[in-house]
Amino acid sequence: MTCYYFAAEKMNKPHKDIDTSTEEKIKKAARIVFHRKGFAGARTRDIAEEAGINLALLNYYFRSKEKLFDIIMLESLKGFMQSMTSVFHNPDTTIFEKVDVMANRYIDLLKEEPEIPLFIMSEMRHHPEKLIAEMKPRQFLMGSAFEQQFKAAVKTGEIKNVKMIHFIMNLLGMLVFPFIATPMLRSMTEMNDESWNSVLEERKKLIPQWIKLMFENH
Amino acid sequence: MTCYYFAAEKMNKPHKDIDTSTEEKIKKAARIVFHRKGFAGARTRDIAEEAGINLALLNYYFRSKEKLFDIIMLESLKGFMQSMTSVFHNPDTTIFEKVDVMANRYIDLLKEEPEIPLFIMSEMRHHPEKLIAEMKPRQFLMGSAFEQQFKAAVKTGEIKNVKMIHFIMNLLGMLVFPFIATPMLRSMTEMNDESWNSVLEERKKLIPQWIKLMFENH
DNA sequence: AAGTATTTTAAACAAATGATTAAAAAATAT
DNA sequence: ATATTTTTTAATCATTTGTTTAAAATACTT
Repeated sequence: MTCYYFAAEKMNKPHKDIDTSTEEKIKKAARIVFHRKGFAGARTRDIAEEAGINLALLNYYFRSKEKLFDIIMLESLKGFMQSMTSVFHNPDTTIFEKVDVMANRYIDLLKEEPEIPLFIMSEMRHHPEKLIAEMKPRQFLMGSAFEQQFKAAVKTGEIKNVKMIHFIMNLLGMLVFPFIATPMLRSMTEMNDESWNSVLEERKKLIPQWIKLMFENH
Repeated sequence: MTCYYFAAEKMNKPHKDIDTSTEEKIKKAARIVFHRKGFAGARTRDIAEEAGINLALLNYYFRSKEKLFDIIMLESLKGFMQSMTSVFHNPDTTIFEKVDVMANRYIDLLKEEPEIPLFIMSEMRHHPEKLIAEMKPRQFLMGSAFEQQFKAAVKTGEIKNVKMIHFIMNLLGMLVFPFIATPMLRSMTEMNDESWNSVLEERKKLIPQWIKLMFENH
């Protein structure tokens, strides 16, 4: 028992073909299976099969299902929150420019990995203690450029006097909900891949317009 | 082995204290545990403990975990879809009256059972074949009063010319997303129960206003 | 009250599943 | 080339978990 996770990073090895290494194959497979089935529904055997490796290698490289899950979850959470945080903390864009960037960036991101929001929300409900701390949700809004801009704009009457959380709920709701309710929404309207995709593309432009209409004072 | 589920309905028994019967105790517990942990995460022992009954009674009354789950899921799905369907098929209300009814009815419903949306969306992702058929999603919009009204209103220019699915996505997104992302949203803003509740109450009035601003032509 | 049917219980079973082991294979170092 | 270390494999273990069984307790019928 020599080479567990991070071992390769502690020693500085040649790191040949990192993307085809066994460790990376397992992580990639774990991402797919965990995203699709969640922690409880995913079996280590599913992951091993998806990765095309022997079951024992999972424990050899990552010690346990839970440790592997923690790594995948942390990465997913980072990917999901990071763009959001950087946008909201950027002082060089206006409120509505932020919305624009969010819409474009998030719809592209979620088209690549559509299961991420439901995965994160589910696991966050099932193990809140563990994940809420990891997410550092306080730093997301509190003291952000967005918060300051929002409060200022309410004061000047530029935008309507409603709680900031409504703004966030509406933006994220319109952005993320389609990816959470995909099976329901798609079967309701019997959309094929192409028209589903075009609806998502339309929303990149429409969501910023809608947000303006909702919150801007005219 | 005599009395499985439905047996009591086939024979017509006195049905004394139906709400405290063992069968009902199990269903109530199953609802709580399945909603909280999902099918894969829920153990029959959890349900038995929650119900305060012997583990074997679960199989005695419902044959299997899966059969019990199917019953709970069907009821949850009905509760979630039914109000929606009846609103959207009502020809006696305008589009925006429908939105108003939806907002009030759904926020009240989801305040009672906040885990339902995430539960349904998760399980629908994990077993789509099984659930999509059960949901009859085609009949939900297709041929509804809402569909006719929407198309007519677009033609007269009363509302903007955007696909109907955007309307549904936005309405449901704004309505349901707060209940899906509760842990994230609440920890972001550090709201206590009271202020969280008041935000939800505010949304009953605000969502209809927002929907008007988004889709009505001015 | 006795007999029968129903419900409940404790115990055990069987399959699934996360994890480990010890040996084989492959890679690396000397 | 040989020795050593690292990686991979097949088999097995130990626990968890859905389900069953057989007996005990309770309710119901006549």
